Amino acid sequence: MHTDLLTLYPTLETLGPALAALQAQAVSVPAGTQLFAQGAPCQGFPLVLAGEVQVACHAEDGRSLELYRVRPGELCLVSSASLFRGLPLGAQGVSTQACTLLMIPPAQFEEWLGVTAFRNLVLGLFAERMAELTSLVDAVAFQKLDQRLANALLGRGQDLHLSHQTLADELGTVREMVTRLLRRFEREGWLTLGREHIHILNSQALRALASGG
Amino acid sequence: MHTDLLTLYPTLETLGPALAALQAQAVSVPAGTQLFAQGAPCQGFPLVLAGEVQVACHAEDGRSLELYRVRPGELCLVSSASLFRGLPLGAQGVSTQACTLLMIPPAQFEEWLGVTAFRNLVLGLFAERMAELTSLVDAVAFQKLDQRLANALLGRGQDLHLSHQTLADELGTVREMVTRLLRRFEREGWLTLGREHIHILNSQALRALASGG
DNA sequence: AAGGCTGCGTGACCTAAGTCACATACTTCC
DNA sequence: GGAAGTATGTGACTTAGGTCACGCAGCCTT
Repeated sequence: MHTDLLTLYPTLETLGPALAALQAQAVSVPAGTQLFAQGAPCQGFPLVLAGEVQVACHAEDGRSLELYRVRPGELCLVSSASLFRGLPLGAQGVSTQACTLLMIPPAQFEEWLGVTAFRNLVLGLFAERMAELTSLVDAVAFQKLDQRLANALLGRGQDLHLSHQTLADELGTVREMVTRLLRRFEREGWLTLGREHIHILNSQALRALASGG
Repeated sequence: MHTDLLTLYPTLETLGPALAALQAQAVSVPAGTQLFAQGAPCQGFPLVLAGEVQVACHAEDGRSLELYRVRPGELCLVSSASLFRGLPLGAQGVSTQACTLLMIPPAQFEEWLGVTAFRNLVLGLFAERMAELTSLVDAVAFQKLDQRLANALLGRGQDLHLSHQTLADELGTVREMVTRLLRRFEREGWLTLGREHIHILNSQALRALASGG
């Protein structure tokens, strides 16, 4: 799938021919590709045209925790943080699906920031990520695991195709905890379980638990 | 103390007379003033000229956790997140010292973003906050409390004047835990304790513990 | 069909952290 | 100086979450 950035953001046509030139250089990667690593500095501002990138941080003991996902039309901003201040970045990025990416060189990025539409896009993304990270901090610090798991199950439709380990990695916990809690949810009649498959029966109950019930 | 923004950032003189006009409206507040509350939308982009603002989020059970501090020359960006996307903000801000603040109206802010120097200041701050929040998430999720406490004690000089409760609020824990851990550090000979006073003897040991020893 | 891989289920156990209920101190304010 | 308020110290207990060590079921390959 080759999505055009202008289809996503028509206002960006003000960026002129440099955009078209850059789009010709879009890169496609398969699912599961590591796009940037923890601690490594990065070369440009990656913009996702299609697919999805998961940004996560990793502990020494093998556990990992998802920080957020980058969807089409969004920039990966952890990398930006690294570029703006020269800091090594504290997270890694992996494609969860086949992706088409545009790597914007720093100089080009600087220039485009002069354009109102692009600037608003970038600042809006920063703002959104700040809000997401803030609520993630809150969740990790103060919410119990069952609440966070319930939350993670919501908003993805009735049928989820993923393993318990994948959920554990999103939540920063271990597989056994996810298994136990899911079994509890199943006994409550909120969902049914199968190999790499969760079918949600009562999203209302999950929602209630997620928001502090 | 009335600090001039241009003293902090000389490059901002390109902002022109509007800046001077705005500086005349700087507000001073004493320590302990709540500047914005959790859930409330905010009116402008607060810029700190002098003093320090603590941004923290709060749980229902009374615990709180510091997200970051805003120092002179910095903008409070949680509020920006709220303004850019109209989201209710998930944190509250309190002055830890007497502060001088400039409240930049959204329209003015938009306009100034056209100026390279101001834009770079804002984006740099966003980037830094993202990095800070990322490492906070990592710490809360994967580090033990003694490591985080050790970390919190460092970089503030040899003598700290604060209560155990204050530290607990920074770390998102309860007073008793801080007391116990500090006593342990004292028994190890790393510091000495007094009422609202901690004297650090062996910052090397604390540093070692903080970074995973 | 046999063997192996991957994902799931579970019980026993361990540990960090939080809760409760105090006892003590030091400070401040009359 | 005495009372009241705030800060600290501590032990006993509870709990959430993580660790270990399995067993077991599909599924996939040869």
